[in-house]
Amino acid sequence: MQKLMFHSSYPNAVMHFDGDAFFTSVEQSVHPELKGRPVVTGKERGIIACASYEAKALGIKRGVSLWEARKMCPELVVLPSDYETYSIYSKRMFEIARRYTPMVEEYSIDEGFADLTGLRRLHHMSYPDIARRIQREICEELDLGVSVGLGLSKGLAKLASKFRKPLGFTAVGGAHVELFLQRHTIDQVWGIGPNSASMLRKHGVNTPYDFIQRPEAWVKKMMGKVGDELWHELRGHLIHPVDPDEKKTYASISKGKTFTSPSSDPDFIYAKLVRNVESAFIKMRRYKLRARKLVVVLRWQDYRQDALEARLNRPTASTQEVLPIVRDLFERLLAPGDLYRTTMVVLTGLEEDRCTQMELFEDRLRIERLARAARVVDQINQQYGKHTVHVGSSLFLEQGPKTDRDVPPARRENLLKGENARQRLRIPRMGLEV
DNA sequence: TCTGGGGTCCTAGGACCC
DNA sequence: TCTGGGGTCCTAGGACCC
Repeated sequence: MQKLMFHSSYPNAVMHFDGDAFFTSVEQSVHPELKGRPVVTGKERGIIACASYEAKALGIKRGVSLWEARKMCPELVVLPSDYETYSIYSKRMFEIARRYTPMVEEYSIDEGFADLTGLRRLHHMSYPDIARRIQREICEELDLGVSVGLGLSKGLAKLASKFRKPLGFTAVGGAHVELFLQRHTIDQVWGIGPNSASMLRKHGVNTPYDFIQRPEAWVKKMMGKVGDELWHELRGHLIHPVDPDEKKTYASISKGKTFTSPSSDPDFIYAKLVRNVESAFIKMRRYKLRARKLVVVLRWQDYRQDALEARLNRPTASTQEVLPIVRDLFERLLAPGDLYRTTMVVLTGLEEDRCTQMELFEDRLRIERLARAARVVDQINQQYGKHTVHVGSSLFLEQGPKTDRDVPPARRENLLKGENARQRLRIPRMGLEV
């Protein structure tokens, strides 16, 4: 059996910091009168996005419906999510970490990594002291709790920051890795989901320690590349370096929405879909991207779903240009009379929206007009609110769903056996009518 | 956790080419 | 027509994350 060997306590020092109940903590920081009270966010969706520790103490958790939470706690403070403010706090949190190193990765709105390796001399402090210092400055300046983990790799740092919460601080030096890993269950490891966890348990791997004791070849065979990388990370090898680059692009953009009560009204469902298409395209244009592929997804009341995909013959960022295709996909997909709960659109094959290569016979003027129109619409919506200017067919949204009393009985035979019969469709030429 | 919304990466298998 | 070997690209689906 191999022993883990380290020449110093921290051949590399990775810090993970994680906002404690971030959204509600920001709310309590902005509105001090909410401190000590049970607060949740997520009012806009009817389910709890984040619960303060006071609310958690009363048994209120993420994902619980609001009416259920109110039943458990009548004096619950329910707030809508205010992402703008959360983002400002988030930026400030990362800026504080960057006082000590430029190697800071913004992993998500409320958590990040910092690579402290080699900074002891510069700051005249040990690694744990640097990490504590960053933690203290965030807590004091932002009036916000964060939990911090320090370890030899991202995986270990992340496990450490979760170990004690809120306001936790856990540093795992090389000598303590094995002991530390024995104190966890395998499903607590970042990257091990329910599926891998149950597979591993069947093979007698119950803790991360059991995991790193298995031969590398076994892990590789059972879990492939991901498992192998995890094996190294938990042994303290820095496989995934801290990446300080700002994320500025997307591989895909999707927008989906579930209706509060399922509907079989084609106009209503289509209107919802178009609204998602508009939102997705707005986001795409904001990042100066265009799409080569578009997928329309409809989900039934019983959570099965089906999708159709169109490859665009020219990448585009114009909602108008793509709408006839969306209509077409929608009509092929919809089973009249069936009850649906969600529409979704996925934009993929994204690329930078540089000057478009025109095809020989395409109407250049019209395409440019469409692009200009889209920009103007974006500006208006930015100024006066999202969806101030929108596609006519989404007007149905204001009327609400029709009753589905006189629709034909459910029809499912166009579904293949598999739940996700994704079909492909090539559209020879995009509709350019406005 | 019977299911909200938005992402990423990996892999196996098919198509196509030499 | 079959056999052999090898490479690339793409897609669908799985698994996981916040």
